[in-house]
Amino acid sequence: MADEPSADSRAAHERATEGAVADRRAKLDRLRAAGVEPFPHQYRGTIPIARVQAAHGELGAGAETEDSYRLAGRLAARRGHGRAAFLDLVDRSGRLQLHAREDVLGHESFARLSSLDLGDLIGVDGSAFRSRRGELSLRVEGWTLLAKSLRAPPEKFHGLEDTETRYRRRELDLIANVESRELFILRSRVVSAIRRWLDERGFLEVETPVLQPLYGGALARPFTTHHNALDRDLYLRIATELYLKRLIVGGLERVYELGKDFRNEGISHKHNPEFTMLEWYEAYADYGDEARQLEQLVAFVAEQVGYQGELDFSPPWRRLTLREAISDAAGVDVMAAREAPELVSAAAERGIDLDPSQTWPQLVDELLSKHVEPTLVQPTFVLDYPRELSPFAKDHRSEPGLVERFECFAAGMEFANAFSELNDPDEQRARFEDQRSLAAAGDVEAQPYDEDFVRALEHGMPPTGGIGVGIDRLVMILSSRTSIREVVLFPALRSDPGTSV
RNA sequence: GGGCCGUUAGCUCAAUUGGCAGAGCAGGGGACUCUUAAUCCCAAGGUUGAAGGUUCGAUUCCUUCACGGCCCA
Repeated sequence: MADEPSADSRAAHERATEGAVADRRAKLDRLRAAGVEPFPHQYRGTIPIARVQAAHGELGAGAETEDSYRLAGRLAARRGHGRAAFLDLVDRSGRLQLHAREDVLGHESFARLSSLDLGDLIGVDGSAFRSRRGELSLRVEGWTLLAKSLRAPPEKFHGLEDTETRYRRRELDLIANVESRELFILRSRVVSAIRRWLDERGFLEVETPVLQPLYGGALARPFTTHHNALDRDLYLRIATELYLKRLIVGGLERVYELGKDFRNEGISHKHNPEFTMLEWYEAYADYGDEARQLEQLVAFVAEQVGYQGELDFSPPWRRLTLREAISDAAGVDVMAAREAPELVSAAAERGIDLDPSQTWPQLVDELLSKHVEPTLVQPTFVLDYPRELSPFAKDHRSEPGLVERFECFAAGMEFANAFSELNDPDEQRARFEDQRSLAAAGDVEAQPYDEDFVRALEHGMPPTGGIGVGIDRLVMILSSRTSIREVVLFPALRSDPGTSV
């Protein structure tokens, strides 16, 4: 690891920026010398800029009002005119022009306001008016420095466009780019709408361990960590599934958990190693009930956040079986070729090359993800998966070899996965045995045997429908973004050669 | 893991065939009481991602590496 050039380059960068920072520090010193506290403790009574805008939408150009407001935010632009100046103030809700006049503020206050730096945080009191050019504005009658900024904000017109910097230094992205700020506000609203919907339907929000002695509930590799006092390795959870089903055994009937899962796999535009997953479990329901719940939930959330995109979330969504989906997209009937060699040759007849060393379920998964998934743009349920791909799903009530499972797709991407939950403990034990032989054969994503879970099932779990919904992907879909890094505040990246992180 | 593209001032971007690294914004000094990417004048700001190579001379050509983006696996 040649870290020395990095340190040099960082030092050079610091030298280059120190002039600008020194200018701002000098200003900070001058303010303190003049008796101004540059970092006061609070500023009460502010309202959002959006509320001022809502109150004066009809105000005519050139009109003045007596309506006074207190606002707080970041100084984003300044247009000085000698003894007057226009300033732009930005808060979370929007941007408003301020008009400062020496004859209103007095010489000292006006001069001090004019000498602030872009990026400084200020509070203002003033009355609303609309400028002759038609811009709703606030006549500054008093102002307070709330925090001095010592580093220049991103360029005021182009903003911050470098993708890497936007991800590594998200605070700058949020300062500079309204779309980014709006996106993360949207994400927050998506999450709270989901909670509202589930809470109203009698689901209990619960919290199960993130640090687990045994991971499970999905086919994935875990992160491993170590507990010093117990002197044992623990895993970061890859799913909440098994603990949540133990709560169904315990009689909680309807539970959900919304939190981070961790999977030790590659990073791509659809995968971040830690991601937000919603899982819920509902006693006395099956996978068909969960499909209906999901389409209603997503339609509700889309409506709540004002979704305006190309997708139609109004229920019912399209439903087709996995067999139909692959047949439609690839022309191969996977149920007519239940062994790997047959399936490889059936695909070859259709001009599709498959890896003959893969198992039959892996080949089916390959056909689904390569040939079906990208074609599913409108929300679509794909139903009834091979048992081998689904160690926790109940056997299909009428189709031998299949389980009652669906995955849901939209915008060419899987975003939810649900089962009629397997509740026969003997069958579950057998499925774990299958996983054990897969692991012995080298499958790194095979599930470890979880005796605590099977023993819980032996006490009796009601028939249960359960589902996992990828929140990051749902937000991608609802915000028309194509990279998970856009919708995760601080996405996983390689080490920044310019810093130590 | 592979292919392609990118990395130049705090930010957004230029730089002709390989010939003195530039501009706008931000920051500094000055003018200006309805501008909104305000305008005008002045001065300043650089290890061109890193290391090596070719060359009289490299931002430019070559090699390796780092980080990122897009596509593929």
